[in-house]
Amino acid sequence: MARPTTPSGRTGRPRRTSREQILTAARRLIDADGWEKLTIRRLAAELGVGAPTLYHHVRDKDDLLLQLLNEHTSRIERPPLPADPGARIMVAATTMHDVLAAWPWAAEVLTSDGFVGLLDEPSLWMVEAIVSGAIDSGATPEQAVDVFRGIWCFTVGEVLVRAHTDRQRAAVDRYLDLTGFDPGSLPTLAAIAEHWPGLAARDIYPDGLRALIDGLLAPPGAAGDS
Amino acid sequence: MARPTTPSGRTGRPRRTSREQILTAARRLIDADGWEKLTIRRLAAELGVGAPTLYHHVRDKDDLLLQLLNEHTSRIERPPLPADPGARIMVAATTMHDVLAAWPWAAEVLTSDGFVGLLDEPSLWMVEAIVSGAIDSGATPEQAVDVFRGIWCFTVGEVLVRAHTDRQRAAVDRYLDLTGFDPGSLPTLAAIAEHWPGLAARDIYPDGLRALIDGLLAPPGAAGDS
DNA sequence: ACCTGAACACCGTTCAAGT
DNA sequence: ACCTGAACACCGTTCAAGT
Repeated sequence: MARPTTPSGRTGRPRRTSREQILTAARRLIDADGWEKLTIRRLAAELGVGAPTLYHHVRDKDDLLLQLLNEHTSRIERPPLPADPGARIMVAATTMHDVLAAWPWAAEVLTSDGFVGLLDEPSLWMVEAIVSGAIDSGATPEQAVDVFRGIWCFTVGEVLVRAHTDRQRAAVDRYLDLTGFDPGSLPTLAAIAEHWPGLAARDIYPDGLRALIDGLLAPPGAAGDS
Repeated sequence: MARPTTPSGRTGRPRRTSREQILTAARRLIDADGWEKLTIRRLAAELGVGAPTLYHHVRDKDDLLLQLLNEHTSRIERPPLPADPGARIMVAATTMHDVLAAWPWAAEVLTSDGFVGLLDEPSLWMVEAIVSGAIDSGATPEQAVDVFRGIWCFTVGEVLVRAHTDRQRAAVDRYLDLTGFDPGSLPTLAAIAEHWPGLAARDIYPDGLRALIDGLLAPPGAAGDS
C-alpha cells in the first residue's frame, strides 16, 4: 500500500513537465517565431511531450495565454510613483503602454480574451495608480473610471495599430499607392500624401495620453471655447 | 474556333459563382454566427461549391475580408459635414466609430490586417474630413496627421475593448471576484469595486474623443496649467 | 497522477484533372 | 475559364489505455 511520493508530497507518477517549464518554453517560442505561431502542439513538441499532456497543466489555450500574461506582468519593475496625481497617471499609463508595446501579443490577448478583470494583483497597481490619481485630482469615481477606461482604450488601440503597421508595411504598399488620392474628392489627403509615411512614423502616444488626461479631468464646460 | 462567350463578353465556362454572391453569403454567415465562424470552407458550403472554387474570386482569406470591409464601408451613408472644423472632426470620427461598433469584426480586420491604406475611396472621406478639419483649425500637417492617428487608435481600441467586454462578461466573473481587491495595496479599487460594473457600462467615446481633439489641437504649452 | 497514441472535427491552400 | 476531388500540412481537444 506504499504509494509513490515525490519531494513535494504529491502522490502518483512523478511529473515530467512543470508549469514553469511550459511557460518558459512558450516564451521562447513566442520570442523566436511570433505569438501567432504558438500552438499547443508546437509547444508540446518543444517540450518533448505529447500534446494532450499539456491539458493536465492548463485548462485550454486561453488559459495558457492568460497564465503567460500574468507571469509577464508580474516581472515588470514598478517605477516610483510621483506624488502629483497627473504625473502619477502619466507614469502608470506609460508603464502599461511600454509593457504592451514590448510584447504586443499581450494586447491582443487582453482584447481577444476579455478585460483587466483577467489580470491578477501584480499588474493591478497600474489601474490603482490611474484611478487614484484621477480621484486625487478632484474627479468623481465616475470620472476616475472614465479616465482609466479612456486611457486603456487608447493604449490598447495604439499598441495594436502600431504593431500591425510595422509588420505589414509591405502589404500596404501592395494595395494602395499613397500618391494616388483624387485631389477632387480628397484634396487634403492628396496634398499631404507624399509626406504621410514620414508623419505616420511619429510617436503619438505621449501627446494623445496628455490630451486625454487633461480633457477628461477638466471640469465640465471648461473645454476649448475660452 | 468559335469560343464560348457570355453576355459579359468573357470567354470560357460560364461562372456559377459571382463576387456578389460570395460577399452576400459571407455577410449572411457573419451576421448569423459571428465573424470567427467565417471560414473559406463554410462559405463554399453555403454557396454549394467546393472550397478551391473560391480561390478563383479571392486571392486568399485576407483578401476576402478586405473586399467585405470595403463593400461594407461603401454602403454607409455620408452625413452632412458641418462647416465648423471641430464639429466636422467630431462627426467624421463618430461615423467611423459607429460603423466599426456596429460591425466589430471590421475593427479586428483593420488592426489585424494593416491600416487605413487598405481601404478604398468610399471610406476615405472620413480620413479627409478629420485631417482637413484639423488643418482648418490651424494645425500643421504634422499635427493634423497626429490628430487623425490619435483618433484612429482611440476608436479602434474602444470598439475592440467594448466588443469583447460585452461578449465575455461571464468569463470575467469566472476569474475575478471584483469585490476581492486588497484594501491595503489597492485602496482606491477596493473602495469603488462594487460600483465598477455600473461605471464601466458608461459610453466613454464622446468625452474621450472631445478630449483628444481639444488636447491635440491646442497650441503647445497651453495645456492644463492655467 | 501523469503521460500516451489514436482519433475527431476542423482549418487554409495547392494542384492535377475534368468540362 | 471555371470548377472539382484529393491531398498537404496543419489546428484544438477528447478519451481510453498504459505506467
